[in-house]
Amino acid sequence: MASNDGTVGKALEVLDQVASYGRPVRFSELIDASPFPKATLYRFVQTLTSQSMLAYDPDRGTYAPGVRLVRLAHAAWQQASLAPIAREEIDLLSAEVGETVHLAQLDNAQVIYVDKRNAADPVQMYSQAGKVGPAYCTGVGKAMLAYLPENELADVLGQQSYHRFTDSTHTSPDSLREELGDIRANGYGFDREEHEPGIICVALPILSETNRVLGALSVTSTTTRTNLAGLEGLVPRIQTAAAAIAKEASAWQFPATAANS
Amino acid sequence: MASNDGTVGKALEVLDQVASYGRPVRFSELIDASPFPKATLYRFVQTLTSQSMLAYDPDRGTYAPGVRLVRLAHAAWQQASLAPIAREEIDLLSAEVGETVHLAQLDNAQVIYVDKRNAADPVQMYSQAGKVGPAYCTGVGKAMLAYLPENELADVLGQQSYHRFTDSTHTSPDSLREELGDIRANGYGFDREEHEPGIICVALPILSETNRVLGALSVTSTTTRTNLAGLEGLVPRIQTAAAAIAKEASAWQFPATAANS
DNA sequence: AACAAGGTTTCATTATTTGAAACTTAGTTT
DNA sequence: AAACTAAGTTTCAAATAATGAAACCTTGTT
Repeated sequence: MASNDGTVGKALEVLDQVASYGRPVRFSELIDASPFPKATLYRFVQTLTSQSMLAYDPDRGTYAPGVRLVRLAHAAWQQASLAPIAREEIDLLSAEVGETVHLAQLDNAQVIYVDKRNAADPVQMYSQAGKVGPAYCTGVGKAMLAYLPENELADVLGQQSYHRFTDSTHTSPDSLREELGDIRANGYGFDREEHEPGIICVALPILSETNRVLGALSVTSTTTRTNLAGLEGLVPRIQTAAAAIAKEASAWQFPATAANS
Repeated sequence: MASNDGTVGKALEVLDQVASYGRPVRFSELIDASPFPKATLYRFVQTLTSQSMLAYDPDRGTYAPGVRLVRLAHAAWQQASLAPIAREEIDLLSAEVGETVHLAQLDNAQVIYVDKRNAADPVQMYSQAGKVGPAYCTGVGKAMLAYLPENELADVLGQQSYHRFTDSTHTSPDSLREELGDIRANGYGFDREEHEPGIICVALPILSETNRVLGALSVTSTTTRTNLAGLEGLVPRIQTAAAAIAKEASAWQFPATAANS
C-alpha cells in the first residue's frame, strides 16, 4: 500500500508517522526515524503544516496532527462509515443484551472501530471511534476476513503480525484460514480470549446485497460473566441488527444534496 | 492556502471536494466541478483511494471520504485539539451555568468546533465535533481573531465571506476590526444574534503563556432565556475555566511515550 | 570564543506530474 | 444491429515539481 503512490503517498506516510507518536514530536525525532533525507522531510512537514494537516506549536517546536483532520473525519464518519446508519440499531442492541457492542470496519489490513456502545456508561465517541486493532485476533476482524474475496484476503493475511497475545492467539495464516472457513460456514465467529485474557466476543459480518464486506458487529463480554455458549445464544438477535444495518446502508443513497454556505 | 503546496496540496483539495458533497459522489460529478483535467483528477482519486483516504463503492461507482481519516482524526483530536485536556473543565462549566458550552479552534480561516456540551441533553459528539462555522460572525470566532497577530489577522480577514445572516452580522472587515479592538480591551466578546436570530453567546479566548491563540470557549443561549447582560455575568466563571484549560495545555508535555502494538 | 545540535535554504540533477488525445466499455437511440 | 453517446481508463512526450547533498543559519553549550 505505502508503495508507489508518488509524492502524495509519501506525504501521507509522514502524516501517519506523526500521528503514531501519540504526542507532539520534534522535527529531529521525525528525521531519526524517517527514510527521507532531511530537506525532503522538512518540505513535507512544511507542506502538511501549511495545509493544516499538521499543527505546529511554535512555543515548543513540535508537530501534531492538525485540526483539518477533525473536519475531514467528520465527513468520513458521516458518509463512509456505518456509524450514523447503525446508530439506532446499536443503541437497541446494547440496551437489550446489556453488554458492550462494537461496530468496526476494515482499513487496509487493520480493524478500525467506528462506534462503540457500552450498556453501562453512555458514549464518549470521538475518544473511542477511530481506535485501531489487529484483524487476525479480534472477533470483528475475523468476521470480516472470512467474507473477503480470495485475492484481497491473501494480501491482508500477509500483512498481519501474528503476535501471540495469549495462548489462543492464531500465530500463522494457516490456522487462521481454517477458522475463517468455519466462520463462513456458521455465519458468525468468536474471539476466544485471543487478544486479551478473559475477554470474549461473538461477531457477525455486515454484508452488502452483493456480499461485499461492509463491516462487522460484535458483542463483547468477560469469562467471569458468561461463556461462548452464552454469547452464541445472542447470535439471532445480533443477526437481526446486522441485517437491519445492511438494509439501511443499501437504501442510503443520494438523499438530495443541500447547498452549503 | 490552496496555492503552492505542490502535488500534495492539490490532492488534499480533491479530498476536500469529495468531503464537501456530504454524500458519495461519482467521478463525473467531481470532474464537472474540478479545475483539473480528467486524467489528472483520475490519478488523484486513484491515489487517494489506494491510500484509504477515499473509499470507493464498486456497487455504485461512488467515492466518499475514507476510514483512514477517522483513524487520523482520533490522533488529531487527542493531540492537537484542546478537547481531551478541556473535558473536565467543560463538564463542570456546562453543569454549573446550565447552558450549552462550545470549545472551538481555528482551522485556517474557519472556526472548527472540537467539543460541545449541552447541559440538558447529554452529548452526541461525533455529530458535533468537526463541524465548521464562520469566524467573522460567531462568538468563538471573533474571540480568537481578536488575539491573532496582525499579519495572520489580515490574511484571515481577507478570507471571510461577510455573508449577512442577520441584521447584526458584520458585512465588512472594517466594522469587524473595530469590534475586535473592543474584545481585546475587555477580554471577551459577544455574538449578538449575528449568525442566527435569537441565538446569543459570550466567548473568551484561550491563550498560551506566550499569548498565542489556542482556542476559544463560549456559553450560548437564546434571547428568550437571557440577554447579553446576563451572559456577561458569567464571564468570571468562564474566565476561570479558560485559564484552567490554558494551564493544563501548557503542562501537557511529553507524557512518556507508550509503545504501541 | 569555539563548538554543537537542531533547523532552514540553495540549486543542479532527476524523477514525477501533467493533460491532450486516443481508447474502452456499457448503455442508448435510430 | 449498427451508429451514437456518456462515463471511465490508458498513453506518452513535454513541462514541472521533487530530490537531497551540502552549505548555511541560529540558539544554546562547553
